[in-house]
Amino acid sequence: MLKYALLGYLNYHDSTGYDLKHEIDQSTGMIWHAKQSQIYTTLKALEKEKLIQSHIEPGEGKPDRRVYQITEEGRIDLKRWLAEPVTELNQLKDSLLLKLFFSGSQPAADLIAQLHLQKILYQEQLTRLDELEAHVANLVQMMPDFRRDFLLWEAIRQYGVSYTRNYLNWIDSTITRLETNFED
Amino acid sequence: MLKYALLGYLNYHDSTGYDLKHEIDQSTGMIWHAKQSQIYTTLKALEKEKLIQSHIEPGEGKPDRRVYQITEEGRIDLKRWLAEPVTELNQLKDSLLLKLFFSGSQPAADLIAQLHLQKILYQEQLTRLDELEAHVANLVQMMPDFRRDFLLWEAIRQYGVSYTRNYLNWIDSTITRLETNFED
DNA sequence: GAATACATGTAAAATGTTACATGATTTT
DNA sequence: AAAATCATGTAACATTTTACATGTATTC
Repeated sequence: MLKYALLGYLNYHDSTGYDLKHEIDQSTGMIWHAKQSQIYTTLKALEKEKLIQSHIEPGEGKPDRRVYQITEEGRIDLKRWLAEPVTELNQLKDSLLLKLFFSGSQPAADLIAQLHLQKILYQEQLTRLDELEAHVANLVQMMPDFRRDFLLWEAIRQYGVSYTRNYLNWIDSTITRLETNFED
Repeated sequence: MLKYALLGYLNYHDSTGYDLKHEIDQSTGMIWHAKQSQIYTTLKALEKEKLIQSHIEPGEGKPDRRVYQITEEGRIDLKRWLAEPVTELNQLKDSLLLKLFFSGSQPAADLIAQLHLQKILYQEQLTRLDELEAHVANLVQMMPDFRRDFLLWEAIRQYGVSYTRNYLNWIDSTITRLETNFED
């Protein structure tokens, strides 16, 4: 799957493993993330499959950069994947919720503290997503040819916002429930 | 992480790999899932770590069952994990949204069809979660000692409901947006 | 002077998926 | 007669994470 995320980005423009990491962190990071090391190894695998090709750009003073470019086979493979419908539900994995599920014997105060900590993290995430809005809106102005792409990017960003708000609401209502029903 | 899910269940009662799979599918499946084969191999690893132990129960007519039991070390390790706060945001992975992100060149009709298909899947999920409510409520009546546990299970179930509703709302509003803004 | 950004990668370990194998009993 | 349930597992493969290794330039 990371494979297709990388092909997707390289379909827009050539890039390096380093830059792709930043691009992912700032846009699809919310819905698909990867570590730097995995990006490097996946790019290497993609090149072996001839879906992308690379060349070295010497860095002046800075390290050399390996710049990847999508090939015709790569574009075909990406389009094939895009046309293929997703026929299954996405499966969540959420370790906070898993831990809470088994936390019936933990002190109520600890659980509430845990939820307060997570609340801060989700609030920060919401702020980051809000900041992204202006950025996406700006791109639409600059590149009208990509109107459809921006529309989808904005839809995904809004998914992130609603997901995060939902999480925050759930945290609040759970804190309240614990405070009122979890006494000893 | 699956490790702790299994320890968590075995902390309530002894079980087999087969039964644990069903239990997971029906309760934490929404927030943490695993394939049968992974459950078997993880149980084996857990036994090697002495966190659980097993014995064979001969099946009459049916296959033998390997029944696992949590050990004292297992309980200690589980409690240690439960007490440890989660200090990071959960990272989503959603292949539908990833595909949509790169779908600017796909026909609008295909994207709308894709969203309609997913809508059905999420509606079914919502139905399953609704059916679960009665089951959890029933358990509370039967086992008042587990009041705290049930409160948390119900909170997690409600998270599932709100997550699913949010997804459905997002699908609806995205279909509308595509219909009104994605014409050629 | 320390931390961050720039930039690449490898190796090992952990985690997860897919495919295979077996075989009786029960349900459709 | 075919499919599902019961029940266990292994092997191969794919994906992901963690840790290691290197070194310059810029910013705090």
